[in-house]
Amino acid sequence: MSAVPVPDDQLSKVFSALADPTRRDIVARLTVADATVGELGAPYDVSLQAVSKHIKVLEDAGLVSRSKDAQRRPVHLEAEVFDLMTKWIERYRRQAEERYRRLDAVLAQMDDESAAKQRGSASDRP
Amino acid sequence: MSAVPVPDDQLSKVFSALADPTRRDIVARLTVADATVGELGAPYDVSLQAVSKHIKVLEDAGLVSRSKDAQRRPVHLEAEVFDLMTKWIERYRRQAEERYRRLDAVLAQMDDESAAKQRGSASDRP
DNA sequence: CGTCTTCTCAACCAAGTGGTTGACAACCGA
DNA sequence: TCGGTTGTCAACCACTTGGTTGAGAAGACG
Repeated sequence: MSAVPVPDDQLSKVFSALADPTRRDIVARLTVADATVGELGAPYDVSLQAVSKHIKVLEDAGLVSRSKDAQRRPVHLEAEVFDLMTKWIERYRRQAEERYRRLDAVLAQMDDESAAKQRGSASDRP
Repeated sequence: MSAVPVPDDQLSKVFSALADPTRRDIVARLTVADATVGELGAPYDVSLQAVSKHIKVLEDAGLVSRSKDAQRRPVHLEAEVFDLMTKWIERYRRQAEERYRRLDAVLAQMDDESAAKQRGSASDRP
């Protein structure tokens, strides 16, 4: 019942996927080279199944893809999805910075005016 | 190579906070202007308490801060935290792109060699 | 063929998340 | 001081999440 029906979009999945340190680490290592599930899981001291699940989350978010090589499933980083996040972040950061600039301008103007007029009207005593 | 336990750092909290569309929307609107809890919650058709919780999550992640104005608690965006994400993303994206460049080089070289030598060694027949 | 390797699927569990309602603190305004 | 506004805290609930174990599919290989 949300008035604004925002569906669970890819952006949510991407952020959610990267909210886990283990998955971030996996992504980091995939920037160096593709790797199998076993290789990726080796450092973490969790079951292979758990690693497989992590990779599935990354895959659902579009951050990685899996191919086939005999029994092996090499995992490959899909770096383009990073752009999705970058765009979102940059958009609102720019907007925020713009706002701060405006705020600074307003504050500067208020300062000017208070220096010029020096007088408030009625009740503004603490 | 981190065989060791990665603690739940701020980066995780930031990604996690932004994994929710409602919270992303709140952040987006805070780039326009500070707002009270009631104002922020108005569009969403959820209880005020739920909105308060969302804001707490954003606050724990360092994305917003709350001040006091009588009963009101104006929420303010702390845009610097965006840099944390941007840095992480850019770092690994750059690394990934670098890797793809190297991969291209390797593939080009393999292509050269196969054109020159034209021969694999033993068993590579399907 | 049988066996080992690599990985996924299914069922289960504890902890976390997002929502609810109810109580109430803090403050303004009459 | 009393009532209305604004927001938080606490308890509760359904659902998700990250982990587990067990079973087994799919290949390589002797």
